[in-house]
Amino acid sequence: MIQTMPSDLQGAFRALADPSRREMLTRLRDGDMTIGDMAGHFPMTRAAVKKHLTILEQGRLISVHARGRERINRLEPAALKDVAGWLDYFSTFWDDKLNRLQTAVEAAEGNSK
Amino acid sequence: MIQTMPSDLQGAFRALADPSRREMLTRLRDGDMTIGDMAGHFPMTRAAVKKHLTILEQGRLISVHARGRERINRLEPAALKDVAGWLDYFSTFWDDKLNRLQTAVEAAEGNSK
DNA sequence: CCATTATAATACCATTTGGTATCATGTATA
DNA sequence: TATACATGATACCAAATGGTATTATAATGG
Repeated sequence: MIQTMPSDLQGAFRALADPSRREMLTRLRDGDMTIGDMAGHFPMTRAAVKKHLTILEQGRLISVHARGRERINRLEPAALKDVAGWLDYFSTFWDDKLNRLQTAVEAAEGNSK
Repeated sequence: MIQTMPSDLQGAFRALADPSRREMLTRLRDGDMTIGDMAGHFPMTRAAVKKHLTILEQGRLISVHARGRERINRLEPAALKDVAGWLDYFSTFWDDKLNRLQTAVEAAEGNSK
């Protein structure tokens, strides 16, 4: 169980905050796509799609590789794994019985104050 | 292994996008806090802290309980668990050997085009 | 009761964000 | 080579975001 707090996650969290970008990630889960491919699935211009893909790339959630005049966008799971690692810092709160003990103690403190 | 996509995560992802809010969550990990308590740890006004806590509440990452004139802010791990569940939708990409096979196949397709 | 304290509500501001439109550049291809 | 095609770059816009200041409300304590 990892208990160190990963840093440098701001770009990833920022990228994940937009629902279109999250949907783009789920589409890339099924295979690499060009910008044009991706734009075909969203009600926005290619330019807007490219902006989103750039933000995903800045968050290291995808990588972009040139192939001729196309740009192949590929899911990069490492950053997603880091985000999951950050969340794991809280995992004792949803699966550890110590959590219930702690909140019970704090509730008692609150009532007695 | 869960393979359904949790919905209604927008509020949680939005709340997690800000580094101050993520730090607030880590502080609540050590125990419930009032707005004033929290404001003591951040270089911003109480009003700003309260705005952040409201966004965390809207994302269901915390709950707020009145106690006299104070508001007790408490970590609510359920939404964090849902976020972790969403990320788990990608977990095969960082720990499954099938991933390497898939990307190898796609790279071959790309070269042959 | 009165002063203090903790929070709420509102208005306001600068910056960022998500989007468009337009034009430039590089790459296939007839 | 000429032309179409995929993308990049830039400027621009409305709305959301992160913050402040100010004022109001409500609970606590002497």
